[in-house]
Amino acid sequence: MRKESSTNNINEKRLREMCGTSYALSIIGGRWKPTIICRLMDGKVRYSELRDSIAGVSERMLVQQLRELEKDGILIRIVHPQVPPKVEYELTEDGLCMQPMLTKMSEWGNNHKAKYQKEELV
Amino acid sequence: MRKESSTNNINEKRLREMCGTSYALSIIGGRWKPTIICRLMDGKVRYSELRDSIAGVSERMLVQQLRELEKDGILIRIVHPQVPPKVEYELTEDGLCMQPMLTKMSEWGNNHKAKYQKEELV
DNA sequence: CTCATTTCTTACGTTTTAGTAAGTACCTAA
DNA sequence: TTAGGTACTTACTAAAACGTAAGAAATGAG
Repeated sequence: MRKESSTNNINEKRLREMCGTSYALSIIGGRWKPTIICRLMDGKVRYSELRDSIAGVSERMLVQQLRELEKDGILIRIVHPQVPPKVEYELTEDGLCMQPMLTKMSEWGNNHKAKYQKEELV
Repeated sequence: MRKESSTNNINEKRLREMCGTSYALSIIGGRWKPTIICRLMDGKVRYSELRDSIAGVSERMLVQQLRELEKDGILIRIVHPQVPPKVEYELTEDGLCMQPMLTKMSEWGNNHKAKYQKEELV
């Protein structure tokens, strides 16, 4: 339950509004979100494919992160009314155009990680 | 206190190691970190200047985030042995070269935010 | 009727992050 | 001797994020 008036909440909101970087972080910050978005970069994917291709994620977490990404306009949920059910997820335009940002993050991350691991050997 | 063996921890570590994006997120993900890094982009800044230029941050939070960024090799702490004390913080090379990543994040964030706010008016 | 399949939902507990409020150590200047 | 400035610490609490385990609806196949 979220207390609207907590400083925690006020600080988060203020930063989200003032700072594009904080805003972006608040959207991709969930543990499984970058992975989900990457999986969807090439097109629609079914729920079960997503679940099976992301090692270590529980269904609860997967669903939760998908719902949040949907609410934030990053992806859409496509339900095919059939039995057994079939649900697909697809990135929106806003989700797709995260690509350059995610690439930069990945580049920086991999560089820094490699460098750190090398320094540890010295 | 961090439990080494929790699944939570295992999942975080695995993602950090496998995925550059998750690794980057784990470093800039603290609430005040992007702001701190931005403030330092133009050069050394004193502790008190940092504190006064970041609205809403408590000293505890500021110190904590600075320590983490230091530990992760993003900035260094420069102590001038004088009274009253003077401490400056400065980005390392790895901190400085976050610039393009932060720019992309900020761009995406601001675009998406603007779009969302427009959609709400429709 | 019972089973299988898919896509979740619910109840609950643990771990991590963020925040408040107060205190500390140092030396100087008055 | 007392007040003041800088850069923190410490103890405590609240809230959010993450995770496990089990269940549930819908319906066709056997």
